[in-house]
Amino acid sequence: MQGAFRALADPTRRQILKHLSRHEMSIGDVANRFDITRAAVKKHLTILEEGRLISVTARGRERFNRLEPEGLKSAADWLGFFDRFWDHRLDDLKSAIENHEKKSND
Amino acid sequence: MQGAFRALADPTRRQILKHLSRHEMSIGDVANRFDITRAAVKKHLTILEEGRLISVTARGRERFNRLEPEGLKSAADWLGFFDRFWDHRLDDLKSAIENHEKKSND
DNA sequence: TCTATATGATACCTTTTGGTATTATGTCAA
DNA sequence: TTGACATAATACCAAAAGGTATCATATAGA
Repeated sequence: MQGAFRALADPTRRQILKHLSRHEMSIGDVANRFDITRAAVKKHLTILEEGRLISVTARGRERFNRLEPEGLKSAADWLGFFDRFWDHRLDDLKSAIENHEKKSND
Repeated sequence: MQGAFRALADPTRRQILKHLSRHEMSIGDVANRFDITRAAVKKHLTILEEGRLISVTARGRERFNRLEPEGLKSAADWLGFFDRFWDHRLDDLKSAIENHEKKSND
């Protein structure tokens, strides 16, 4: 849980997840898509792994990083606790629109 | 988006959100529930506000912090992109169980 | 008005984070 | 075996995070 949110806090790591959602990639593959060094990418991948957002499999001299949605799911579940709050808010918005349809651009 | 995930990365801030989900609270109210100084709590609340997870309203000499689920929703929406991955994974798990029910503890 | 209280604003400290550069290790392929 | 390549491991650096202590400001209430 903590590891997952920690991993998600960095925009580069979130981008990496989007890339990995298409297909698994080696560290070099990932690094080619960013302007940072392979070493920095490796650190990000380690943090993603600690957060259980990816899993890593060695194959020959390469290590393939694959999406492992377990951590993503735990984060989504945590956020799910608050669903009711924005549901209510959407209801409020809806009735506000219905009650004030006469108003124009404001 | 970025602000939301940054705000969610810290466990104290996530706890604060849970508290605020019950009712709005002043800074002092929040601080009484943690072992850190009011100044530290104030910093957390500022970061939560920057991530649009709370809104603050001054009333007299107090400032009331209220849940503002907009940022939570944007984070949940981002995670929603990956729904299909853990759905598929659950399917995989299900068929794996069905196909290998004979196996015991492994 | 005077005082206690709730908060704001700084300054400062330590640890973590995101990054680089460098060196070492393991593996593929000629 | 040897050279090229993919990654690992370290050491190091600057900036951000999370925290404290301190002082200033504003307001509720006697």
